[in-house]
Amino acid sequence: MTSKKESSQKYPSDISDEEWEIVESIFEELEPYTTGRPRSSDLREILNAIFYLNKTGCPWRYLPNDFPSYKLVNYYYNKWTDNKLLENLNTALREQLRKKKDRKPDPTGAIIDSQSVKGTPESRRASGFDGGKLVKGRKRHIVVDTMGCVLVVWVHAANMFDGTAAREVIARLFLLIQSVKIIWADGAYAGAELIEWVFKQFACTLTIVKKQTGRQGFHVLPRRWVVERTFAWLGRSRRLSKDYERKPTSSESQVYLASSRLLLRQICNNQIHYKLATS
DNA sequence: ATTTGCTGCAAATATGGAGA
DNA sequence: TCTCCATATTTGCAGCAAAT
Repeated sequence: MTSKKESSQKYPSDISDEEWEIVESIFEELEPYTTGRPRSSDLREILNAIFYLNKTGCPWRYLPNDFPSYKLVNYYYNKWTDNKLLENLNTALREQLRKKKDRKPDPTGAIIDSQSVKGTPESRRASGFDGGKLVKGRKRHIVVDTMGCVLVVWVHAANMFDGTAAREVIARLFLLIQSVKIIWADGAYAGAELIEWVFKQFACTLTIVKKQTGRQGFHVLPRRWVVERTFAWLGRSRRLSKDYERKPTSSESQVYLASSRLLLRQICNNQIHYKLATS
């Protein structure tokens, strides 16, 4: 809806000029000066291509011809996955948005949740030696702040024991941010052991938000609702509706990408519906 | 000499369709 | 629905380019 000057946007998934300015400065910070051969391709184009893929869910090979070669785009995608650039981009954007909303860059409250994602239909076909044993689909954990911004993503094979998974996610959260004092979670994370572990390890309270059968509606589970909304937003990126990625880290990148896109929209005020719900 | 960017090749793996 | 097979896609890697 931005009646921005000129359509520098060929596809709806392309980033606007305003958004690009923000991303560009973050990139300069995250990937500073290097020796070696200088880049000859256009960063913005590459990013647009990656966002296109993230949104539409098309295979790499099917990237439209007016983007740089899919090979090149894929090269950067893998690189940025390996060096955590996409993750850091998401973090930087989240800090910016929170500042804009007059909050501290790092939150003190967080909400955790998970979601199962289908792998391939022929999941039974034990596809051999990949160490990650990616059979039977994957599980996505996300931790968000009270505004619904994604803090941490973790993807792993779905057959992992839940308690173990929870520890790993929370450990990751504190690796990134130390400011969190309270985490809300659903029944899947219940268990005195875990709660105690979190408190001892990180001086943080893990609160289980229980479903109350008597009451319904959004009053009941206010914190949970925030994370559900984030999942719903993320689900609009088709690349996330199934797990196409071969490696879990690649899968995480796709989530960070979708999340970064949302954060950008909000930072640039491009009409985000803050209060849905009430109806 | 060393670092990073980019491309082409081919092995590894996924997808889709036929046939039972 | 399941298995098998042919074809398509992804990815790791080698190798050359362009910079300090």
